[in-house]
Amino acid sequence: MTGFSDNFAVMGEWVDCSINHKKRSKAELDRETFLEEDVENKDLLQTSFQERSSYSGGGLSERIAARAGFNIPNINIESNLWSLNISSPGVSPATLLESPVFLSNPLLSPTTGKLSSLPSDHKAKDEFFDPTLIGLEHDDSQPHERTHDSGSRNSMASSGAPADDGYNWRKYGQKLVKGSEYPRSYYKCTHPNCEVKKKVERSREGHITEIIYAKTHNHPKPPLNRRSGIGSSGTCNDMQIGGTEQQESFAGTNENIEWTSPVRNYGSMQVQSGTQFGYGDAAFFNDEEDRTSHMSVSMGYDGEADESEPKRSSGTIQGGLPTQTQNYHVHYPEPHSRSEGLVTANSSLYDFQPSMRPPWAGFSVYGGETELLGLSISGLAIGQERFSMPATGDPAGLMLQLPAVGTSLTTGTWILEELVDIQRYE
DNA sequence: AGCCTTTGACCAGCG
DNA sequence: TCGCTGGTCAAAGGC
Repeated sequence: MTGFSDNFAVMGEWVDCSINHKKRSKAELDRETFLEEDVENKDLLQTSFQERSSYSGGGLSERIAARAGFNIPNINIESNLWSLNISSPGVSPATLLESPVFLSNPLLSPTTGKLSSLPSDHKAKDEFFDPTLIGLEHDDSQPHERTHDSGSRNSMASSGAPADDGYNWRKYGQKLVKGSEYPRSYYKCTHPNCEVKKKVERSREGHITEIIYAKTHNHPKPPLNRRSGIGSSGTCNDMQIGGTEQQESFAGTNENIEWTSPVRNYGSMQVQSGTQFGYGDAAFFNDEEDRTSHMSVSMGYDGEADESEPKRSSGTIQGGLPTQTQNYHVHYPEPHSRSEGLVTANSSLYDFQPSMRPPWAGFSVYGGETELLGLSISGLAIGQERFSMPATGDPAGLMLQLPAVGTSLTTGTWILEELVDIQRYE
């Protein structure tokens, strides 16, 4: 396996897709050049992101960080199953895209930061697209790609701004909790009568290491015109992908929220997913008691494939020759009185060598009962240059697929992985 | 002026 | 009861 710089090259390409090419700063261009050069020298790589329960707060992260040389973020969600219940009939792609699970973790799905969120300003770009934010911080032996954006990252850290999930938050406290290396910030949703709170732990560098949500929003997300539009409902903003240009739109409903969004789509992308997150009992999500239950989401990275592979046990991505594999786990310490769940999201990315192996990422779902649902997301776009297109540079025909089987569990631990398959066709 | 972060103090739960 | 800990309050200040 090559160093993580490979991954960073990949992720850098991924995440940077939202940046308007014409507006790139010199630093960005320099970085890009470096990344492209870096990619060209890569062997196939395969890394694994191990997902585990994280409620203990960073123990795993620390272990992995110590071993792999970078930090592991954990995302915990308390009583926030709406964030995972993305496959209920009628659920919209926006729900998927807006899920705090995804929004908070650009790596979790190509449909997150890099595809659905398009922060136009540099700060936002770094916040959501900086691999270090989601725990893929380089070790010192891989010094490249680490200096140009440190300022913005640090500025984010200093501001204490929470991960932008589309809602407005007000920080009302900060504490250094025992057992945690980093201070924990407390945020409340600023919407009147909304009791949602979240706790965010950040590293010294400002990387989010843990997010814990409590309760659910009782209101739609605020308008998009915020500094970062990543979480705006059903809005994918403009996407730069190059090549053929199309106009598509998202339209649908997100529960009580109607959403429609014109999407500037270059090329063609399709996302398919059938994912049943959550529990079989629909009433669960309406039950106040359940709302106060606890769920945690953690992301982990395991730099050693020998440990991670057996746990992944994913046949969905066999033959895919993924060069980068990430597992994100969602743990429900106390989802509700009936069960405890463990959700694992797995994504894999092909290397983006100029040889143009089709980039793809994988998520698959495992669990007891399974249910296959269809979810199509059109209008997503991936930046042409982000995939290091071949000389022809033809970006048309990017396809993103999320074939996934869902699980509806009532007992025991369950694991969910979602397969995102991004294929490029010509 | 309004909204935000910061930060020390306060409170409640627990062993 | 006391100390520890996590969570919240609220004043102060910044933008």
